[in-house]
Amino acid sequence: MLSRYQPSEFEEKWVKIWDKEKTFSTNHNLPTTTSKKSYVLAMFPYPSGAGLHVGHVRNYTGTDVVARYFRMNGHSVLHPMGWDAFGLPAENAAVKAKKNPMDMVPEHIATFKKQMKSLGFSYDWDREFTTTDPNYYKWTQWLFIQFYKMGLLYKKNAPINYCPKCKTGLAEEEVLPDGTHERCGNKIKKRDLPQWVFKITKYADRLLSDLEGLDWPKGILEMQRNWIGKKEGVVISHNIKDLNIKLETFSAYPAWLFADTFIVVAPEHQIVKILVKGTKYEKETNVFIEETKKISAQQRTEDKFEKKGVFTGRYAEDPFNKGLLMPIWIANFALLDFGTGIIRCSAHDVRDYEFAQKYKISLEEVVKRIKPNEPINAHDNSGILINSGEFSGRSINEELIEDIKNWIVKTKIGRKEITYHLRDWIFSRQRYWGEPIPMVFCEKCQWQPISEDQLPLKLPYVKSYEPLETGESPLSAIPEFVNTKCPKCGGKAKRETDTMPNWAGSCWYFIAFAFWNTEKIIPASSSFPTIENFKLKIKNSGNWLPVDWYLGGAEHAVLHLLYSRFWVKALYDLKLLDFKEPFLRLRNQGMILAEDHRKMSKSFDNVISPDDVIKEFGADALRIYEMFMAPFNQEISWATKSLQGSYRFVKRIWDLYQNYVGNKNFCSVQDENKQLVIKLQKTIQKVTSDIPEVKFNTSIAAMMEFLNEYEPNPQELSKENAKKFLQILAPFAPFMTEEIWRNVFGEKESIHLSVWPKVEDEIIEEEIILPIQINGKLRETIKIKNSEFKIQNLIVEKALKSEKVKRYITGKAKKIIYVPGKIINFIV
RNA sequence: GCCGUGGUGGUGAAAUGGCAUACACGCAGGACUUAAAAUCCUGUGACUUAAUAGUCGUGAGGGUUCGACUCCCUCCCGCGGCACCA
Repeated sequence: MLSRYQPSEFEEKWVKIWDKEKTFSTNHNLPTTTSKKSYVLAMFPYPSGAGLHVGHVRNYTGTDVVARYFRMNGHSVLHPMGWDAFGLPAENAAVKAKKNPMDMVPEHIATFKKQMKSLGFSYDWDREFTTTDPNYYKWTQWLFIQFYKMGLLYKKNAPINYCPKCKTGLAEEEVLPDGTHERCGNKIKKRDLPQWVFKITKYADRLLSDLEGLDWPKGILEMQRNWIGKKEGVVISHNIKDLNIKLETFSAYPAWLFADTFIVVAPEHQIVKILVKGTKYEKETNVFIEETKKISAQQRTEDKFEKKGVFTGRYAEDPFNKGLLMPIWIANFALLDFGTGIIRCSAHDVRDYEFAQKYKISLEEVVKRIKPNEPINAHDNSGILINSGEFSGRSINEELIEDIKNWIVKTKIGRKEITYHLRDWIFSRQRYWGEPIPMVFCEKCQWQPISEDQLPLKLPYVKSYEPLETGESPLSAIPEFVNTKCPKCGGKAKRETDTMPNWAGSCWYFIAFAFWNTEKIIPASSSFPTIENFKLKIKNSGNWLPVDWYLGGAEHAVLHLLYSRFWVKALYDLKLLDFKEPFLRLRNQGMILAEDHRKMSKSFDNVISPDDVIKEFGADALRIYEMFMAPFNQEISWATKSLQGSYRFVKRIWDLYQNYVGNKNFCSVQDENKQLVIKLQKTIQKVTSDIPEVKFNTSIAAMMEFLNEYEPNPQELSKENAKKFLQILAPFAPFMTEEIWRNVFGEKESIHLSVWPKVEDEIIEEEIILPIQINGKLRETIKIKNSEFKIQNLIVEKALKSEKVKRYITGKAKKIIYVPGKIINFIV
């Protein structure tokens, strides 16, 4: 009757039975107003031709464990999966294969789905969709129209980041610090192209302040804050001598404004032309401007970049020191798009100081030197102010800054102003494989959205769709697509031919999962995109939103997470949603590197395929290994040798439970090994508290510890307790536990729908091992009973009986520290 | 430069004020075997010691505490993000 552990004999079988029994159907457990709900979501994949890799498996297994845990703990659980299949990588791959991505995507999805099923993820496949399905993207297009109507989208012709390899415009967020495209790694160029732009900056303040209260990793929150880059400062107005115009400067940290002696302007700034017009400085200035233009943004941020400038011949009046005239320079280190593009400069700023030295501009000191020999600017933003009017004598700190700002406002020298690093979101792509933007251009009526009943605006199936050199979208070469009638006046008009970026579909997919394929609950007529239908779907599909658990890689720290938050806020303003943040809890999964500690890559030939691992060791062992290998959020290298350890663990459990085949070899509850029962309870406690903390590795370690005690004595546990261990293992090893649950224990219903074992505190800690310290050093341990540990005298008496303790304590102890149940320390 | 994050055996790691190195890998020795694989048993931080036992030990240095991997201060190093940001 004993059978060997051969996962291939039962894993596929259970996938089919779970499908048939609809074990993981969301409809089993729709949330009510009183029930607890958990929407557990993994960042959905882009289905590449390479199939799933072990890095995906880590993320999805972790998410699956959490979903299964809450399901067994009586929560209503939504745990869906879908496909983010639009975008550049898919299109580039299709171009290479000389196929249409429309034909390739379904193949890739089929592969991914098959692999996911073989790993036993408990998704509700009824809610599956792909962003490339017209039935999905009609809603994406509809949302675009809603955002357009609320004034969040506009089209403009402006210098944008352009990738010459991908032949498309890009958002600021898609350009890496070294000036390359985050997808393909090619150098970005500036190019003038008409683009649809999203006014994300309108939400900058809310995107920043609503981060408060999110249960996200600190680092991700910080990266979002960084990217939004809010700075509160003052704008100071200056009269220009002999010219009837004003000049404004921005200062974020106005500590030593009394030291400022000169002003620099960004070369591209419009005011420059006015300053030098008709003067002898005009020629030299123009030469300098042309020179600066040639230098790329990237070169300007390099360390060795030389600070250069030219004098404009003009002077600004200093509102702080009445009568002081500040020479106005143009300098290549001033940035047009930060602050006002004009800076007040002083001796106390390292960069300004360097510039002044080079061009022999006179300087003032307003910070008392601690050591006279130190350079003038070496004060670390601290010190005592001198020669600073009413602020002289005060030390530099946040309070002073606030006072100076208020004083500037009061004296009308300037005003407070807030600047952001965040820029509006370039939303057009000049490529084929994306959602067509549902807008029409009419000479008479300008831009008009297509009417709702025309949705979806389908992407035409074409043979050739390669990007054009002109910077136009390939769709512009298809007259049947381009030529249309104006939705407003009915006259001749042309369609927008740009498509949406690959972020569009993922900006709201978590919302779609909540109501996807729920026509049984909600009338099918609601599938047409209208405001009423959107509201109806959200309202009637259950209170799933927002997402409770969101797990995925940290590479989306800014892009996807920022864009999704933005859409949700806009939808909130449209009263289509009643929450402001999409993801309440975010956890990051660490990358899995190859065995050689490099990234897994085809070109290095070091990729581990989950298919091969499953074939050799089974899905349960793979899942256990990926959860056990390291803390979930930590980067780690694959190690097949370590995988063996997880395989052994799974196999030992299998063999152990073979003892019970035929429902025998248990003992009665009275005859149980008490120590073993205590250990089991401690294990249940540990796993129960670890899973919601995403500490999968220590959960498994605890179960391994228990197995080490349990394995030699399978007959010393009752049937009831033998089942409990199987249950807490079930989220990690769903196949094996189900096989044993049903075929050894003869259960009719899935283990995955059983009720999570309760922690019984009264069983735990009947006996404690108490460490004894002498002068803070561990010398001995004694066993004490749970009932005794509160009585200090008794414990001290017991401790002093130990021969070893006696050796160290010759006279009387000076002091005895007893922390009940934890430690006893004798000071002698 | 600023922000975040980490530094513990041969390796992945555990312990977040109370027995440092749980759990696992690897390694060594042993059992089983004609042999190998698999499996099982024993050992495994360093140093001293035949052993009992002792000393040291969590990146470095200081501090708080009866007691510090854990808290505080000053540094060093790895990883990630931002940055001529005024």
